[in-house]
Amino acid sequence: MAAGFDISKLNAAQREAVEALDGPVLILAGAGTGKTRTVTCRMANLLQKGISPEKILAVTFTNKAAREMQERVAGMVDKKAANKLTVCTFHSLCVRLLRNGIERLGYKKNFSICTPGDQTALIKQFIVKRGGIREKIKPGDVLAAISRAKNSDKGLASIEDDLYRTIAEDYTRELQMRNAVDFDDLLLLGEKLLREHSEERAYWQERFRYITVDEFQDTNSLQMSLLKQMVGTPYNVCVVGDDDQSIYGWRGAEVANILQFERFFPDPHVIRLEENYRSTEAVLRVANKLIKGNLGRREKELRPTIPGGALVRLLSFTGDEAEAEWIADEIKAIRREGKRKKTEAKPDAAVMRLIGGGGGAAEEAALADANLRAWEDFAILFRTNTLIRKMEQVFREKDIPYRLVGAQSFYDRREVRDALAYLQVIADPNSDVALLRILNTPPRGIGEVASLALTDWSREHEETVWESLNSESFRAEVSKKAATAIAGFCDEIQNVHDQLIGGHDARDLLEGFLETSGYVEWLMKNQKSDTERDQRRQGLADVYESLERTLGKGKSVQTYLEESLLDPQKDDELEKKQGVTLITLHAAKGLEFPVVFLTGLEEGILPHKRSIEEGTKDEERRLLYVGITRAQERLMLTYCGKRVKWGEEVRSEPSCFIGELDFDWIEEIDYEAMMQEEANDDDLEDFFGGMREMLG
DNA sequence: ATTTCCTATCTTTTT
DNA sequence: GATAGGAAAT
Repeated sequence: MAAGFDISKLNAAQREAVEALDGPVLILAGAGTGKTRTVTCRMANLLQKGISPEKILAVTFTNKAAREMQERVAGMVDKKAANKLTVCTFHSLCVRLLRNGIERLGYKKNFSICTPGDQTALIKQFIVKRGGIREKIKPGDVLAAISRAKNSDKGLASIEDDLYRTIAEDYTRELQMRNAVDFDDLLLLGEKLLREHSEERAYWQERFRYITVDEFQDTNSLQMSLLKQMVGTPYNVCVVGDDDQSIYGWRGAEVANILQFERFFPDPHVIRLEENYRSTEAVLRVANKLIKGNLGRREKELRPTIPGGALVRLLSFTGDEAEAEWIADEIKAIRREGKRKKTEAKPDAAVMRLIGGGGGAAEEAALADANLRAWEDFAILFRTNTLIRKMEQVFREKDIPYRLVGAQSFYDRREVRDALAYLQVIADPNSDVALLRILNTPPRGIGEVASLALTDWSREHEETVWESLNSESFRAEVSKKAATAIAGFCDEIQNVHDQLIGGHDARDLLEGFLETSGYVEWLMKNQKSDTERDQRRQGLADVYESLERTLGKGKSVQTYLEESLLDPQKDDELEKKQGVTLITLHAAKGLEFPVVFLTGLEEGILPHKRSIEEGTKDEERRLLYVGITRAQERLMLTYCGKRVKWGEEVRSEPSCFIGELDFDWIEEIDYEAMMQEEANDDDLEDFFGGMREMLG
C-alpha cells in the first residue's frame, strides 16, 4: 500500500495548503519556500483521501517539470496510482483534447503539428510572395506578431501593420489547408473546442475533477480562458505562483491572471509560503533588496531560515575570457573545499594525484574518496544561450565535465528534423508540411520550379501535396525529368507506407528508408569533418532509439511524433548526464544549486538591450531575482569590461542592477585587485590550499 | 539541377 | 563565428 508522506515535516502554511483540497485555492509561493514539495504532497493527499487518480490533472509549464512532479508523487504514494495521474503542459493537454474533438473545428483527425522551423519556412515564403523582402521583414518578427495576436483575445485583426497582417493571414490559411496547427493553435483550438462545444466541455470537466496549475504567473490570457473552460463546479482548482518570478511576459504571460483568478473562482483559499528553506540569509537579503525595485508587486519578503552564510561575491573582469577562466578555476577550488558538512576523512594519495594535475579515471576515483563537492553542485547562469559558448570552450580546455540544459534543442538539429519528417510521411503521406520538407532532401531532381508548381497545384485543386504528386495531370505539367523523379519518389514512399500499415516495425522501416533513399549518404557527404559526421549519425541513432522506446510503451507513431515535437528535451539521458550545469536564466527557474555563478551582469545583456528598448526592465529585474534565488550556499555575480561579440571585441558597461544590490551582504572584488593577482599567485594559492588539506 | 563559394546578418528568453 | 541565402560555376 501507499508508503504515505510525512506531513509533520511541513510548516503550518504548507500543511494548510496540503489539506485544502476542495474549492479554489491560490498558493502564493516565493522562491525556495518548498512549493514543489507542498504541491506534490497535496496531490498525494488527494490520492490518499480516495480521489481516483484519473480525476486529477496537474498542468506545469515544461515537460521536465511535469515528469519531475509525477516522479515525486510516485515516491510518496502507490506508484501505480501516481502513474495514472495526468501531469502535463497546457500544450500536451490540448493535443489530448484535439485528438478527440478537432473534427468539430473543421480539421481532419490526423492533423500535424508545425515546429518553429516549419513556421519560419512558411513565413519566409509569404514574405517573398507579398514583396516584404525589400522592407527587410524578419520572419521572427512576423511570427512574434502572430503569436502575440493569437494569444491575445483579439486575434489576427489586432496586427496593426497591413503587410504583417496579410502575411499572417496567408500563413493561417496555408496551415489550415495543410491540416496543420502550430503551438499557439493548440491552445487556441483547444480553448475554442471547449467553449463552443458543450458536450466536449462537459466530458472534460467530468474527466478532471481536481486541477492544479503550477507556475501560474506564467500563464497568458488564452491559457486562463482554457482553464476556465476546464474547471467545472465545484471549482476544485488550485493554482500556484509567484508574481516576482514572472519571466515570460514576452510570451504574453500576465501576472494579472492571479487577480483574475480571484474574480473568476470566487473566495479562493489564499495561502502564502514565505519561509525560504533553500538559501542562506546573505543570498536572500540581496534578492529581497533587488526585487523591491519593482513597482506594483505584491509586497512580500522571503524569510530566511538559514542565518548568515557566505557573502555574495560581485566580481569584475577585463573580458569574457578572464571571466570564464576564473569561474572554471574557482569551481575547482570550491570543489576542493569539500562539502559543507566536512567529514573527518583525510585526503590521501588520490588528492596528490589531483593536485599534480592528473586527469581521467584516476581523477574520478580521487573525487569519490576525497569528499569533494560533486560537479553537479555547480551551476552557471546566462542571460542568453550564445553566452554559454565561451564557458563551454574553457571547460573543455580545463577538463571540467558539464551539461547543457535546453541550450541547442534536440529538434533544431537538421538530421533529427529530417528524420522526423520522413517518419511522419511514412506514417501519413498526406502530411503536407513534412512531405514538402523531404521532397528534395536529398536532391532527387525535384527542384525549385517543380516544387513551386506543386504547391500551387495542390492549393488550386484543394488536394494534399501527396495527392497532387500522384496525379497524372499534375505530372504532365512539369518537366519530363521532374515527372520521372516524382514517380520514383512516390513509389518509394507508397512502398514503405504500405509496409508500415502492414505491421512492419517502424524503427526498421525508418532506418532502412533513410539508407535506401540516399538520405544518409547525402547527409554524410555534406559534413566537413569526421566529428560532424559522428554527431549527425548520433542524432539519427537518438531518433531511432527514442522511437523504439516510445513504441515499446505501446504508443503509436503519431503519438511519438506529437510527443517529440512538444518535448524537445532529450528526456532522461540529458538529466542523467553528469557535470557542472550551464543554463539560461529562463531554463533555471524551479531549479536550485549549492553554488551558483551568475554571469554577464552588464548593460545590454542583463537587462537585455531589447528589454531596455521595449521598456520591460522590470521583467529583467525579476529574471535576475530568479537567478539569485537559485543559489543555496554560495553566489557569485560576475561582469566584464569587454566581450567578444561576432568575433569582434565590444565594450561592456556594468549593469544598472548592480547599484540596486544590498552591499551589506556583498563582497566586491574589482578590476584592479584582479589585475594584481597574477596567474602565478593563483597557482600558488591552489598549491598551498592543497597542502593544507593534506596535512589536515 | 546541384554544388560551391561568398556575403550579410545575426542573438533574447520557450511551448 | 556560424549560418542561411544568393550568385556564379559545374
